[in-house]
Amino acid sequence: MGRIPCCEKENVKRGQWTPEEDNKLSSYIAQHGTRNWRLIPKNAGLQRCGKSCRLRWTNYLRPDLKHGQFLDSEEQTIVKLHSVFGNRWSLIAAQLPGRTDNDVKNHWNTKVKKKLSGMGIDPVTHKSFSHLMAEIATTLAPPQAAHLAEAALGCFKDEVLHLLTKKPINFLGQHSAAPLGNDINNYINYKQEEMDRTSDKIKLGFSKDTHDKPEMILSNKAWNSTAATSASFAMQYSVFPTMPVFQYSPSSLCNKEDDASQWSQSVCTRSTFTPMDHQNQLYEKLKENGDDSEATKEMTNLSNIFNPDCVLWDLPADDLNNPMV
DNA sequence: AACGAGTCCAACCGCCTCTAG
DNA sequence: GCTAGAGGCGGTTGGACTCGT
Repeated sequence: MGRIPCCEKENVKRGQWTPEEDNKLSSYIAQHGTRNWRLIPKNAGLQRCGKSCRLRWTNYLRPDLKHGQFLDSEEQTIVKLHSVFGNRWSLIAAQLPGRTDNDVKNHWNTKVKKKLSGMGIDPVTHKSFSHLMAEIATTLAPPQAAHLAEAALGCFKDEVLHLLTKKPINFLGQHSAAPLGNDINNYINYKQEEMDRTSDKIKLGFSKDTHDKPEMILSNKAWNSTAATSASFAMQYSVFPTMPVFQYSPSSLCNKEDDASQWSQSVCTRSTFTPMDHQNQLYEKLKENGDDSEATKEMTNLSNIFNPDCVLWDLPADDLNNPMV
């Protein structure tokens, strides 16, 4: 006893929309709005499924959509939000007026992903490949780690070479202390030079770590407190050098035995756990302990992550706290 | 000019949650 | 309370287009 079907599947047209169909849909919605997608194709005289009409409208016909190329600032916003939300395209698109989730997704898959890989950054975790290799080194015994790192470096260099031969990059450009400026090419230049140093530094790091702290190399906890000895390395090669996204740890709840917060884990595993989830969970936990003032204090500390003055974001705090804007 | 490889993006697919009946 | 469609979302695909040989 469900609802009546939205359309007769066999009489439904599929594939590219014609300008006539676009006109029919646009003028119908202009007059009647988008309240009931099931009725829209029928009333507008279209042989389309309601779902198809909704998709066409939301992704293409809506008058408030931008159709041009993504700006550098938009691209940076996508990268930053993706590092927190993962593939939650609708959330990311909500921060970019005039862009749809489909736009953002397509742009990410066709451009941003490749750019990040070319910079030596893993687009899934947003960590530099060298940082990931350093993490691997903390989880494996030295012989295994060294072999894996060599292999990874080989793959990595092939990829960079491939990218370089396809898209010449201006190596003469400056690389300032703030490489992620408005011009993404500056950042690319910075990363290219950084990559040239990576091989030597990793090898150096391995031999130094194995010599100085054999217990660290043998540890099998990727993110325990000793693994944080890779912090300087990680920070040096972090995606955004001035932006310690994954380093924050709420003071009162940080368990020394297990200080990988659910949020920082989620960044690696790409679960849907967000900073806001973390904040709410933390608040509930502290309240359970009957410590209201501590709960409020932690909420304030965490809110600072989204403070416009914080180096973490250059987005309005309100927008980030309310991704559905 | 012809062809193949690579790129881009609109549209589709399938899954999930919500809700009308 | 149950069922099945609507709406929303992320992943994938097909075809148009571009570029290099």
